[in-house]
Amino acid sequence: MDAYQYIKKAILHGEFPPKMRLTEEYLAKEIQISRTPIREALKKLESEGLIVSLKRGVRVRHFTKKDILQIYDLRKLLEGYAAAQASIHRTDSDLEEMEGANEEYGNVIHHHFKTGDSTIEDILERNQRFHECIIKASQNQHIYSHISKVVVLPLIFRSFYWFNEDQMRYSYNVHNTILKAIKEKDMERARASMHEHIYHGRDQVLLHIHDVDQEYSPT
Amino acid sequence: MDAYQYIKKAILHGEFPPKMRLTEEYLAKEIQISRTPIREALKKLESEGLIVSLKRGVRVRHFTKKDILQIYDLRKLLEGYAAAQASIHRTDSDLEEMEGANEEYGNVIHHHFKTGDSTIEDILERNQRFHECIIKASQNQHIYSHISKVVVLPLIFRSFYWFNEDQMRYSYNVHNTILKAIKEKDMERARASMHEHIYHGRDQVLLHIHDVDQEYSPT
DNA sequence: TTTTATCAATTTGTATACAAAATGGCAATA
DNA sequence: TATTGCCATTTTGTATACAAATTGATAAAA
Repeated sequence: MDAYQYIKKAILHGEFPPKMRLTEEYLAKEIQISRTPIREALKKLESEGLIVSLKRGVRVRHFTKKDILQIYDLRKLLEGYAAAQASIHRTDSDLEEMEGANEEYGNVIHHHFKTGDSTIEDILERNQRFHECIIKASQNQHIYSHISKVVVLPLIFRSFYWFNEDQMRYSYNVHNTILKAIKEKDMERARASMHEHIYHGRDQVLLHIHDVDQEYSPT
Repeated sequence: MDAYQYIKKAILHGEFPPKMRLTEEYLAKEIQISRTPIREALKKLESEGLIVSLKRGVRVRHFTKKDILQIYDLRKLLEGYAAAQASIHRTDSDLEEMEGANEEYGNVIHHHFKTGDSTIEDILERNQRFHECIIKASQNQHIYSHISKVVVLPLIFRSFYWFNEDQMRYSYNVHNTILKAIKEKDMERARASMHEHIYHGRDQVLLHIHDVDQEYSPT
């Protein structure tokens, strides 16, 4: 899905900033492709909540503080449930996979700050991979289809770009706390530590919004 | 969205039964419309989980017992959260609306069984309306976009779920229990009664699937 | 017999033209 | 000046033609 990737990237990189109006024809010219695949891309982006459709054209979504609180509430709910289920259902190979994913996460963090040969994008990717491993281990495959709507916020607000090394290491350590609870089949601890982890991420996003009459945009 | 409604209805009414393969061209001829709107409809139906796409064409989804358990788990999570939040945030006008919706629900049930001038569709619609009122009162508008994926099961399996007057009256009474908890701002009771309500619905679906080598379809 | 290669048929993906709907501005009117 | 109605422009919705991909069957080769 090429047009989709292009537009999503442009939104996340701020080239199409919040509230910008986009028309199919404009995007078709921009991406050098016909309107048909553009339309499909827009439908998908709308279902992810990155754009809202108008009567003519669409608008890049801007998120209010209320949106952020509400979406993170849902993410907490879903990922907390995933962690709890994972603590019940995880197999040994699930455990290996989750631990491997978090080690990778730790590695790219290290490389990014020490040698500089890993990018923030690499870190983001490994982080996402870790969270996906937990969902996989939860044995409820239906969670996947809900997740895409609740994970866009840190991408849009690029909160990872504001993290220093200590904060990233902290996040790596919290992952290990979650893993330990899952490994020991401590369901409520798994849920609680995941909840706390998500709330912490939420607060990072909240820190970096600027407050203009109840409306907030990424910086 | 016309093609969408047509196909959805056909799936829910069993005219396109589970595992049936559908091609764009076939549907275009069937509905007397070009392939373009068909494609959009199929994308939407896929995102709701009613069909799965193949490399050529799509297939009407069939739900396994595992699917049913997993989807109802997520529904329990989302609607339980909605009820809990509603018990915190509900305004007086929210309360009126919810109570009104459930009275309507009780009325169409009565009419359906006594005078016969309400259809099962009417009942289903009022039930859905009641659940939507709770989400509205929860003050987390983002729940809506997740709900469509978790409410299809009782629709697909509806023929048996909704045929018994006692069951329906019971369901109406449970709604009132949920409402009472929300009215009294008893958050955990609101959540618990909603959880129980969803589980009860799940069990009705499970009762009426037939068990053929781990695969289940509506009868 | 089993496997592989090839080709025709089916079906989706993309481009494009035209129809239908929404918008904004301008002129006429109160 | 403010308001209404009309029309040109913009933009989406739909149909359709053609290109690309997938499939299944048939025939050739091991």
